[in-house]
Amino acid sequence: MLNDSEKLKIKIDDFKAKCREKGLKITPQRLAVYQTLLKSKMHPSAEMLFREVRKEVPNISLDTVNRTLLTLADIGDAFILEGSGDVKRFDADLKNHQHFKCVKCKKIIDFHHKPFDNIKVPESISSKYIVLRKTVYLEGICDICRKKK
Amino acid sequence: MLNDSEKLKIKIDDFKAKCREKGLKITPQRLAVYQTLLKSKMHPSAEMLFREVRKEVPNISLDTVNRTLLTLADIGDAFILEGSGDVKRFDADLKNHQHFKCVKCKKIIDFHHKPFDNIKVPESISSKYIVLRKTVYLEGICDICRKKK
DNA sequence: CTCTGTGCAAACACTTTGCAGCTAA
DNA sequence: TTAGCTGCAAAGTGTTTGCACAGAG
Repeated sequence: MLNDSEKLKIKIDDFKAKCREKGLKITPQRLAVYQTLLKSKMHPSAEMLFREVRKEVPNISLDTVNRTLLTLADIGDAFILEGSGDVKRFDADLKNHQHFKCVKCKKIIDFHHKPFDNIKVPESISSKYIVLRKTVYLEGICDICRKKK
Repeated sequence: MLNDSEKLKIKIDDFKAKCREKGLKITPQRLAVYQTLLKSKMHPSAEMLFREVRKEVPNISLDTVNRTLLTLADIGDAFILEGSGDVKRFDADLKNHQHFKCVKCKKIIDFHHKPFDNIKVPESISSKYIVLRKTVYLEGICDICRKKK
């Protein structure tokens, strides 16, 4: 079994390879952002990560962190947590149902799949936290945007 | 079986009762926002709903719509769709895992519950849309915020 | 009459864009 | 050398706040 620092090294190397492959330059800022995100356990926002990265690369700008994160999401080395970052969307339908969101046009499609209604929250969560809502959330590309491409 | 307009009427009456119970005033604006949200099938943002409500109450302000929606979420007659509305949050952990988010402190807690890893997307969705990500998403109050209260 | 809700405007937070200089390849 | 990257500043978008007046209870 590899230890953590070895695992980290491998990930970084993979990342470098991927950058080269995609024609992205390997800059100290990019590496720092990626590395810091890898080590972070709190699903940081750009701002949070920025403060962290700054400890290593003091003159990095928030914009660079922002752009780098988007790049990472783009090449698939990170992802943006479910739906975050969009404007608030509201729903008054309190009945059990699930949502599919198109990442292109942001449309939200309701669906109802019985087996998803009563998913069981694991003991490890329910014993410690108060669960107010549990949902299955799908993200992808809708039929219309699919055709456009 | 009740028809749609009867169902709507009942919901509105329930809503009025709840307002009275909570000491909230029943204003035309509030009713219009709630009613329009109930009828809306597109999970509108404040802006979208504002445009809609304006057709009925032409001089309502966007702020009122915004505030009313937050109030609705507060009293439990509507909810904010999974994760929408917050700043972007990133995750570099590409392994299968799920998230629990505390609605108070916005902390996101990872957990991994094997049965959630391979939830089956219903045919009705997978045949029409391209599903890129599927997640189980829980929302509630974390242990720390729970104690604070 | 009282106190909450509304509308307006300003402040705010976060993100995106444009651009000139810099730097990895 | 040269495309892509960075840092700064400005603009953009959505949300929140403060306040005086209006209107529900």
